[in-house]
Amino acid sequence: MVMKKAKLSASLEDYLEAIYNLAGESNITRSRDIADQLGVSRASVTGALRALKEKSLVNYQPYNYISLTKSGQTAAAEIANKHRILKSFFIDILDVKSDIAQQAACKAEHALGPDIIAKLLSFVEFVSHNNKNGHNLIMEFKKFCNNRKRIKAVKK
Amino acid sequence: MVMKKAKLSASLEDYLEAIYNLAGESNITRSRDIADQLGVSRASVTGALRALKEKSLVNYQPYNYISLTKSGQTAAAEIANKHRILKSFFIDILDVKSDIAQQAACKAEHALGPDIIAKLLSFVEFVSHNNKNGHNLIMEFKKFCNNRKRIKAVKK
DNA sequence: TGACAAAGTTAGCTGTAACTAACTATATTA
DNA sequence: TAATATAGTTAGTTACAGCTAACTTTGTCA
Repeated sequence: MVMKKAKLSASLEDYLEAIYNLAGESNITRSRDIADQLGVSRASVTGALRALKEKSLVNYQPYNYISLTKSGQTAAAEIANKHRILKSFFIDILDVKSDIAQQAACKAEHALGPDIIAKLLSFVEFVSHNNKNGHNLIMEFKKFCNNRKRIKAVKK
Repeated sequence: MVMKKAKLSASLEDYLEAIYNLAGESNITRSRDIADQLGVSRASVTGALRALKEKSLVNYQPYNYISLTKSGQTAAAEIANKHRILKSFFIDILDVKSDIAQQAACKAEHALGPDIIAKLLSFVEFVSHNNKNGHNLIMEFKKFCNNRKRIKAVKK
């Protein structure tokens, strides 16, 4: 029986992603580390873990190490993937500063559905493909931006 | 004295944007219409109006027409602008279906700050500028996407 | 103009997600 | 191994944002 992918709140997605990133190879992490990573209290983490266990996304027993279930891993990987694609678009194409891109990706990953993320990935790949063929869109866009800045400065 | 732009919740931004869109020229609208537009109960609108009045963003007196204050208009216009730019990017460049783009823009407009929005606007303009100069990136991207689809289909 | 419908408000409830303070369990180490 | 520090949980509070049900105000029209 295939479980219907119950949609998570932005908050629970954040917890899932944090666990995914912290757990790494070992697939285990601790409540404290999650709290530090997300900047919330340990009590809030306990609450989130209960909610995620309820949805069979984490293996959680009080006072034990925390790990993702199979479906938890799948869901977390999907979110992390969204994050990666968005960040790449912001940094590599839009040329946004790393920390701003990181922050924006964190928020936008909860807002954009699979269709748009897929298209965005294609677009990032399209630009990189063009670049390999000697057509550097990124460079052109930077020039375009600089020109606009210059024009704006003159107008003042 | 210049008011510090207090940051609004996503929900209050939605109300502000709805009022902005509904009010139009006359700059007045009704509670009922806001409720319909956002798909919430009339009671929820009353609550939101109180919160927005508190922040001096709407002129609101119980049982009267609703209008935006000067700073309410400024804030709403900014949100509507974000929405417009995002939607344009999704539809005109990524070639996403209109309703999905609309939905995504609604959510993402609360997640992305001014830096990224400004860059995104530049990028949309860059692509349209290129297009005028006979270099149709959008067409190329579509082809690129179709090729990938073909390749995927073959792989199956 | 008085009855009725529509619009708007109020009160009270629900769920989510955070917090602090106080408690319990586990781990470390003197 | 007993004391203590760290980690984790529980209980109770707050804020937000929605809801329904019941009430009040406003507008319409017979």
